[in-house]
Amino acid sequence: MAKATKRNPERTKELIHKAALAEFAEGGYGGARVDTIAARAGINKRMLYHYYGNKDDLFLYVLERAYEKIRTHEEKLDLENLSPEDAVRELVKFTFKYHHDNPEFMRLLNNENLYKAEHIKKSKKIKQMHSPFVDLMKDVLKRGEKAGEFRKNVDPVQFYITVASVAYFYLSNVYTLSTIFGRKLSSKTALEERLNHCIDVILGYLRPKSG
Amino acid sequence: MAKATKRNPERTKELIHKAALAEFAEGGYGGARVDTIAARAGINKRMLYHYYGNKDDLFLYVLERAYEKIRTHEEKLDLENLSPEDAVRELVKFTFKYHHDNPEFMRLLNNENLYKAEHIKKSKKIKQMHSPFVDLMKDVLKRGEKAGEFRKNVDPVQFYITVASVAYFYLSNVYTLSTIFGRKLSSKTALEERLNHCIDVILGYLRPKSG
DNA sequence: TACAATACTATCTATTTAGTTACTTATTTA
DNA sequence: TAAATAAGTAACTAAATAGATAGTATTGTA
Repeated sequence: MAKATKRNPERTKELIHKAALAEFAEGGYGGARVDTIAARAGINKRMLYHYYGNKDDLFLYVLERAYEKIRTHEEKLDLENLSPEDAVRELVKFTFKYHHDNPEFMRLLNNENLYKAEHIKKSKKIKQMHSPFVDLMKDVLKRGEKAGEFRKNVDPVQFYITVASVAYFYLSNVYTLSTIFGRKLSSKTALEERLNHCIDVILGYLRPKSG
Repeated sequence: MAKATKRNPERTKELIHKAALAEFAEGGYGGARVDTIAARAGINKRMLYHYYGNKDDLFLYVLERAYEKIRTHEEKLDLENLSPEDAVRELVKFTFKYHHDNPEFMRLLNNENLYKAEHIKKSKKIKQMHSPFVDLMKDVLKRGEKAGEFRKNVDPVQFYITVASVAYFYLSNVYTLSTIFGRKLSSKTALEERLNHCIDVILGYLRPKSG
């Protein structure tokens, strides 16, 4: 007697995606198991190959979705109408909060860098998904500079990377750092302290030089 | 007819260590293969189990050696006799240069964080290997503060992590960042630019507030 | 309602995996 | 120098691995 299960390709695809995201984020590409992904999704392994081709292509798809997600969130943030200082403050807060709430993205990125970005290099989609923040910061930095609030000639790309750095590194390496320092760096108060420090560093750097 | 090879346990152990470091750094723990390590080392797999127990213990040993190495280099750096500003400058330069020249360490750390530091948690050795920089910076920051060159009440641990952040994140994520920005961020000039930016950020942050 | 296309299941397979067994050869030390 | 100990080799194994085969069930559409 066969199961009288309804068919639902969209649901199946999504189940596979969610399971794959979790599995790749937990063990990296090398540690992830196709059988485990199928089991976590509660689907037949054949479906995974049917919809996504193979493990490599599935990993790329997971990366594409992850980039899509962060870009969507970035676009929702409305920094244009804030003062330069508030815009920077919000940018740091967002970056910290996003990576804290979505640690899988950092894990996927770290893993993709282990593989020297070989997957995302193949993806036109990802290369076209520019973060709105770089152009936005170009404008914010100019505004701040003209108002005499920010230092001159800050490179927006370096700046964007630096904002990411101070938030991302702490969150991504929180396990080894906590072990080394013998201090729970992921406690609520430690996280608040870190975010405040990040804001201090970024705004401190931006203050115009003497005068 | 048997080989008339001389025996050399120290050499064999070191060959295994080197091969394991390379293999773990390339594919992470999950992507590394014990057979490949043995092949790279040019030794019999049995020897690997003989000297290191199993894959997990070997990975921990590789981590211990990597921490040992960076600590040794850190200790060689003589920051005590520099002015506060020069000491900070040298700290940033060292951090950037070390991770650039020893990318395996970042790869191992990223991977260890994937596993939530489960290996190094078991290692008393690593927990005892404190970086001399934290205590050193405590002093440097105080000196700078008293001389009116640095802002007040900078937390040395946050500061140390931030210095690591701006250098490490760029170098660790250089492949994805280069792909996203369509810009070769590992070129010689790009690296110089980044290092200068890092120094600017750290010293900019440290400048005392108005007055 | 026929029938082609797609969703889906169960089962198989060649290879690779971490770790072992059984053995030989070189070195140390009683 | 005998016997214990440690270094080393070759071949094996049980389980896990990515992916394939061969089929059945459900759907949209001619």
